[in-house]
Amino acid sequence: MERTEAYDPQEIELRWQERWRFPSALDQRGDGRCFYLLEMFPYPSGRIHMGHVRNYTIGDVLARYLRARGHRVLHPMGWDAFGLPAETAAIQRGVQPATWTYQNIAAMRQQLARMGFSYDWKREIATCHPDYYRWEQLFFLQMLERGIAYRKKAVVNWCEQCGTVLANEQVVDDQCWRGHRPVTKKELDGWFLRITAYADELLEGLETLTGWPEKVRTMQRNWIGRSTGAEIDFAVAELEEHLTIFTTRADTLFGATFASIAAEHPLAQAMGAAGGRSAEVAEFVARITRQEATERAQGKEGVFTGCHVVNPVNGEKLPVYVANFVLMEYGTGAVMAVPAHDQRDFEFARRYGIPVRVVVQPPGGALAAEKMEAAYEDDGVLTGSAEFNGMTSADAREAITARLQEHGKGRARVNYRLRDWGISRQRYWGAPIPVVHCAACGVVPVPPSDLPVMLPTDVELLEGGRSPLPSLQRWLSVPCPSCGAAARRETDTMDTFVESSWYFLRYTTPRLETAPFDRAELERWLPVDQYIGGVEHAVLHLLYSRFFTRVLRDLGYLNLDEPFRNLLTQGMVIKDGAKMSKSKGNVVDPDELVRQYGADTARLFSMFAAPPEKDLDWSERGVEGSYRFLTRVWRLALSFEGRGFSWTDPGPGDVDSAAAALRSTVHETIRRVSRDIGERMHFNTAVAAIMELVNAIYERRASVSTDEPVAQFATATVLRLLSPFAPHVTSELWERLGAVPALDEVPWPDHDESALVRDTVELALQVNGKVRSRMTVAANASEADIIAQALADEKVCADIAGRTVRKTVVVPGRLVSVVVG
RNA sequence: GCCGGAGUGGUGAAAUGGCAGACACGCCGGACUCAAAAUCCGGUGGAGGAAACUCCGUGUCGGUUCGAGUCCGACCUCCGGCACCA
Repeated sequence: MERTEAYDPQEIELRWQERWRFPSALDQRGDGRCFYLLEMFPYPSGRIHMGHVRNYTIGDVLARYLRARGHRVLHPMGWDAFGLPAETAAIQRGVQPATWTYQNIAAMRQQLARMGFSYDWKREIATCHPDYYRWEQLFFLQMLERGIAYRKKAVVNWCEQCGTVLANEQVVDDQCWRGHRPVTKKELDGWFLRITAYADELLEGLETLTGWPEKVRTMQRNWIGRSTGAEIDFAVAELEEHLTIFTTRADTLFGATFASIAAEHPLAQAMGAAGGRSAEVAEFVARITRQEATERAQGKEGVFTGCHVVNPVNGEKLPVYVANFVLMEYGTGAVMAVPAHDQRDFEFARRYGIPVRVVVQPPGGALAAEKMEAAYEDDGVLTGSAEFNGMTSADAREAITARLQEHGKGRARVNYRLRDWGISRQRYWGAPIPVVHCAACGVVPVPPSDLPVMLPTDVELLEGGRSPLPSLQRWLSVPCPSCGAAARRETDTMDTFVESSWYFLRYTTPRLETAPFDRAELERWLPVDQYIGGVEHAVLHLLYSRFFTRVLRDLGYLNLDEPFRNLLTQGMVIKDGAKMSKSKGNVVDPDELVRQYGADTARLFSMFAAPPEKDLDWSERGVEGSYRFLTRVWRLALSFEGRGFSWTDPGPGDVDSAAAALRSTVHETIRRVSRDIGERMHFNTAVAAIMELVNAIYERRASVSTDEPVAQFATATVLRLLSPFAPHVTSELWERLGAVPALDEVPWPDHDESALVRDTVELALQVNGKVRSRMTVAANASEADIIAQALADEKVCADIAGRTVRKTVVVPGRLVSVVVG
């Protein structure tokens, strides 16, 4: 092959990035369908990592493909810009968090541009900008008005390292989600969003999200944790009080032999006092509340309060224990204990010598309390339960609950694991919560006309990471909006997950100053047609966003239940068997990768090495392979340079059969690549198909000159199909070959169905399910002809000799199956 | 324990119920070269055979089917989520 200029990605890519002007969605002409394509926006840490490269390449391949298909594509990018690292960095480097953040944004914007990602930068947003968070403050005020936002004193998760409260969703394995530092419990005043009011809706909505991975739906289902049962009131014998318990097993009510309450239960001390066991109860409560959750799980422990409660169905008096395994956070913090049918109660009863009473018999079984070694927890048939005897557990649950309801002693009830979302953060770098504390008026909302409550940006950061806001007098002191007296601003800021709960809506009108959204624009673009991001947000961002969408719907902003129609959760980038991370020292720097191989290679490798939802195993050799492939394309295309190149399909025409076969392969490749990108999102096989086409052209080229129209058409099609993956090198080659218009203005190719039709097909011949031979038949041969020819096949004949043909199956274009007996 | 997902060559991985392993990496061989690199061509699941070819093969055991990596049942292993949740 003649010498050609070497492939130099640096020079080419910078030149094309300079030339490209990506169309803003609204500038795009045509009446193509509106498509909202979104990748989860990054935290501006200062540098992109391989996870970003992978995530945003998936998005960009789709964006470029969809635009070539004639869609109007909204493909925005922005910055999840509030958060703790900015404060930490600011303290360490003596720079304002705002300065640090905006510098990082500039650096990362540069890096993304260097990858050739085609974002609509006119719509860029940064959540730390007052023009963004002012609307969030407005939403907060409207939620406050509706009781969705509220303030309460509660036991919360406290991360000492971060110096702030965390939401339940942000605690993973008793550790902080960010730094994996231990989380402790602390009682604190703070602001909450009533996500529990939407629990049922959020749960039911999951059923409609058929475009989401089952895994994410399951995680959210588990997180919401709905369970149906009954609340039952037990009168306390020694006090004028009721103890209300929650149970999912009302059918076992006759089997209750004691009751347990949490150490933090409000009646614990009173019962101890009334039962004459104050000292014992106090001692136990003090000891238990000091223990960590993991320590508590060691064994069932408790202390008798001296008090009893009365079983509403049979009047029995049951001793009440304070027990270490009862959680105040779930249900009512009190449970009825049925040792025969609950393993925890069983262990507790054995330890403290409490009777075990069987009230549910398994099918055909005859449990005897004294012989049991574990609780029988499954459903069965009731026994020892008065008039409910003989009922199934399921029927009995309803019947007993109904009976209790009649007598005002209980009611059907649904419980959730989901807790309200604590959004107060005792930190500086976040959106201020727009309320004022007044000695006379209490908590007073800031009037909407006074928004935004600006976060001061020239602050003195305090060692140890404490927020400077509580001591910043010039900001702190304000007149009460209600009475005008001296008052003080709220110094808590909002959880950063509040910003990310609605940013996808703001992209539709990012610069609108009179309102957060324009309804027509929201309706044009929402819901997001395709959302792409990491699975680590399955119960954080993705749950909060669903909640926020419904709240904003109820506030009248939009008419939408679910924000994200289709969700793709891409896998992690792995190297040496572990997720890439600084602490493991196995990171690959995208800048370095781009410097060495170019952005096109980085993009191609991250799409080719694995299907998007799977983890991607980093391989230096694999990167080299992708680079080699682009070089191969480079040489192939340039061999056509300066010869009057034509990119159009020459049609069936007067060509030899090998040329017809190549043309057929081209159309087959168009079909496969289009389906893989547009429907299946199997980018790795799309790339593989293009590679096969390149191999086929090389084979053809070995014998035929570059003047051949089919070879030109095939090569041009490679460039078109490859352009979403490697836009720079394909654009460059396209231009060098003199093809017009420019590659990003050429529509996506359609395949010609008739070109896929071949004259003859090869069929496999099976005898009793095993492939014995193969044969070639005319593509339009009749089934009878095919069978006749198959039975005449030499090997088939040998195989079926002396046996009877019982059945033949013909699968057109595939095989013939002969069954003999 | 409950709920999801996944188990295929030396490796990353392909396969609307229809010829398992496409494509790529690696390795082996050849061409080119004084030589090397690059490039191009060929081979590459395992076992047997000089060869044509034969047998085996998608975690295990069963089932459905002319035909199963794919569907059904049971189990094993790994990954992820939830978990003294009453």
